[in-house]
Order: sequence, then C-alpha cells, then structure tokens
Amino acid sequence: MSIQIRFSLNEGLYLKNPQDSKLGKNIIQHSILLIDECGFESFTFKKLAERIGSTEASIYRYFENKHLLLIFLVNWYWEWVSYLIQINTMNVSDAKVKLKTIIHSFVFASKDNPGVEYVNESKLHNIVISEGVKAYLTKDVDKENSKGFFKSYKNLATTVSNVISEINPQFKYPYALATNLFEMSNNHIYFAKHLPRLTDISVNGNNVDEVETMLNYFADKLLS
Amino acid sequence: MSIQIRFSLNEGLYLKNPQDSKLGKNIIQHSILLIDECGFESFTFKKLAERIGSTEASIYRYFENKHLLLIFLVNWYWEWVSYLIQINTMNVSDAKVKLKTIIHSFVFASKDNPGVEYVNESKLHNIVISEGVKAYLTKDVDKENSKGFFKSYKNLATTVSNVISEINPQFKYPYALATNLFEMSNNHIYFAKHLPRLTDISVNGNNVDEVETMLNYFADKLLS
DNA sequence: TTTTTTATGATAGCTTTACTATCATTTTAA
DNA sequence: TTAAAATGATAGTAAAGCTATCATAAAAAA
Repeated sequence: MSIQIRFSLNEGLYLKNPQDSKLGKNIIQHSILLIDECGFESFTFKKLAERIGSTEASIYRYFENKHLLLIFLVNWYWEWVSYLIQINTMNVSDAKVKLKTIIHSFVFASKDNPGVEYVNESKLHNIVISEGVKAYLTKDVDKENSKGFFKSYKNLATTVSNVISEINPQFKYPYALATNLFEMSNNHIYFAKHLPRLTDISVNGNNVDEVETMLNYFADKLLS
Repeated sequence: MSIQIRFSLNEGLYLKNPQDSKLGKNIIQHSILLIDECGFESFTFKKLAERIGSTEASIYRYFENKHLLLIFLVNWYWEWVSYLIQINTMNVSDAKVKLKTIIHSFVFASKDNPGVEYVNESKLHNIVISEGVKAYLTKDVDKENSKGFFKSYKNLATTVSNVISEINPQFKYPYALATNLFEMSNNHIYFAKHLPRLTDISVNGNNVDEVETMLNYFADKLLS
C-alpha cells in the first residue's frame, strides 16, 4: 500500500486536473524535471511533449500555457509544505517550538519525504527557489490573484503569522516576518549557490543547515 | 547648466554605450516607460522601436537582447542608489544614523531627485520592484555573474554590510541583512500593492513611509 | 569643403515559440 | 458492444526573436 496524496488546487489553474490521469501525472513529473534542467524561459510544451512521447496539443488540453503550469507547480509545493507543517506541528503546543518546527519543515521540505511518486520534491523545491517569484511577478497578478491563484501561499503565510503572533502578540509585522522567512530561505539558498557575495551563509551540496540556523536567529531576535 | 550624471556600467551589457547617443538615450528612456507599461514579458524591441520611431535592427545595435537591457537598467538603478547613498551619508559619522540614512535613500530613491533627464527614476524603481529579480533568476546567472553583470548590486551590498558591521561587529549576517533590507523593501511594496495579505504594511499612492518604518524596526531589533 | 567613416533607417527573411483546429485512433465507461 | 471521452497525428497561423543587406544621413577627418 502507498500513501496517495492529492491536493485540491484552484480549478482555474488547469483545464483538466492533471492529478487524475496517467498523461496528467506525466506532465507534472516531467515538467518539474525539464524546468529544473532548462529553466523556465527555455522550457516549452513542445520539448515537454517530446520528452514524454506525447504532443503539444495534448498538453494544451491540461494547461492553457506554461505560466499557469508554473503557478500550478508552485501551489502544489506550498500545499506540500503546509501539509508537512501540519503533520510536524500536530503535537507541538509551545509556539516557539512550533515556529522552529515550521522553519525546519520548509527548509528541509525536499528531504522530509513520504513523497508523491510522480513529484520530485527536491527538484520542485529548486524550481520554487529559482522560478517561484515569476508566478506572481507579472502584469496579470491582480487578475490572477482575484481568481485565487495565490491562495495556497497566502494561507501558509497566515498559518505562520498566527504562530508568530502567539509568540509575541505585540509584534507589529507577523505577516511580513512570515513571508520574509520564506523569501529569505529561497533567496539565500540561491545566493549561496550563484551569488555568494550577497549572503553570509554557504550551502554545501544540499546541506542547508546554515539557512535554518540563520532563519532561527532572525526569528528569535525579532520576536524577543 | 545641468548636472550630467553618467554611470560606468559593465561593458559586456551593451554593444554600443547607449549613454553616448541620442538614439541610445531614447532607448533607455522609452524602454523604462514601456517595460513599466507592459511588463517585461510583453515588452519587445519591435514595440520599443515603433514607440521611438526607429527600427528593431537599430536597437539590436545597442543591446544583444531584452534580457541584457534589463540587466543594464537594473545596474543603472543600483548605481543611482549607490550615488544617492554616498551623497546622503557623506557627512554622517554615526553608523546607526548612517544605516537609517541608507534605508531612507533607497526607499525614497525615486523622489530624491536631482535626476537624469532621460531616466524616470520612479518608473525605473517600479521596474526594479516588479522585474528586478528576473535579471539574475535565469539559467545564465553563473556565466553572467562571472562577467561582472551583478557587480553594482554586490558593491552596494558590501557598502551596507560594512555599516551594519560597524554598528554591531558581532552580528553574524551583515551581508544577508543588507540584501534582505533591499529585497524586503521591493517585495513588500509589491505585496502592499498586489498581494496585501502577504504583508502588514500598506502603501497609499506612492507613500512608502510604512516600509521605511518597518525596515528601520527590523534593522534596529536585529542589531541590538 | 570634400571625403571618409560611422550611425541609422528600410526592408527582407529565417527560426522558434505559442498557440488553435481538425480528424483519426485508442481507451474507458455505460 | 456501443457510445463517449481521451489521446495522437498532422497542419497551420501569428508573433517573437533574431540576422543580413543595402541605402542614406550625419559626424569626423582630411
């Protein structure tokens, strides 16, 4: 028996739910691998179709365009992180410990697996790091936001900001700190790998311990 | 007499220095306006050429492609911010005041003008907020970094991190804090405008006072 | 001033991306 | 076993992202 995880993502993101068919799962699986390989700009539905032995037309039956596929993947990732956080904090009552657990959960999200067969969480994490912000940094952000395309991320931010407010009810910026912890995590992993002079931490291989330490330090200090 | 500001930007960014000719300045001026209007994805050299009554071919004589133009603009912006910081902190000796001045300088960079005739600093700031990270979030980052394309940003980060270390020599993350202040500034202005549930601050019109207050609070708290 | 170099404009064309449409075929469900 | 739904195969279109060539205009050198 295997655990079957299936997230309910916003229906506007796809034309047909890719989690429901073999081809759909193939699209998810190999789009992750291919975007990780070529980067989002060079990624095309044609390349993806060739890779999975299908056709462009078939992929367009699932996603209107590659931008919506990216938003789908990013949402999937945040749902996955939310799920991990929920499980890991289930029996934790102390808010400070809860925040530490949350930080650990998303910094190490790619290693914590039970996992979903057709999703390589580690490569998906790389995509979120390198391409994630492109999901909302577009001229369509307001229209897409009104359709609820960023809800997964906003819900997660709310969850974390509630824990922050529990630790220090006087703290004025719980949402900003919550999102900043996520953004910092992604940014500084990227900086460590590609622009090391923009950060103090280093990432050896996939060892992100220093990121976790830094985020805990920032959170502790700001909430003290 | 007018003040002539001219930044020395990395020569690999352009084929011919656009600061040296009428057409070049026109390209800079109207690419800023056009990217601000359409967003980077929809922006094309063809549209720009039509706008300034020139041709695609002529623009390609200045920039290899729109990606390098974006890096050029972002570098221009960071050079501009560095210049403002340098002027504003010239006669400031106290490191804490210096950091406050730095924060003020970049949050209000678009208003502080003397200005360059053909650059709309305020719209350029919008571009940096909405499109800036796309300059380095690509598969070419390592190659481009080795050519020095991100040097302006790294120099600025170093300047700020030195001030941070002056305030608190024990602080372990001076670079991370420096870049984080910049990234937070951009992110939260964007969030306030487009994804308000991801932040606590609000931006009314172009009033970014709350951003300044938040950054000062974060910096003070972390360095105390 | 005349000549020569350099910058720009006009035009054309080529490849790739981002789609859409149609019809045949396979797979699934009634 | 038949109808319906999903996929594949193929074709085609518009725009993006270039490159090349030649004519002309402007600037610099002679």
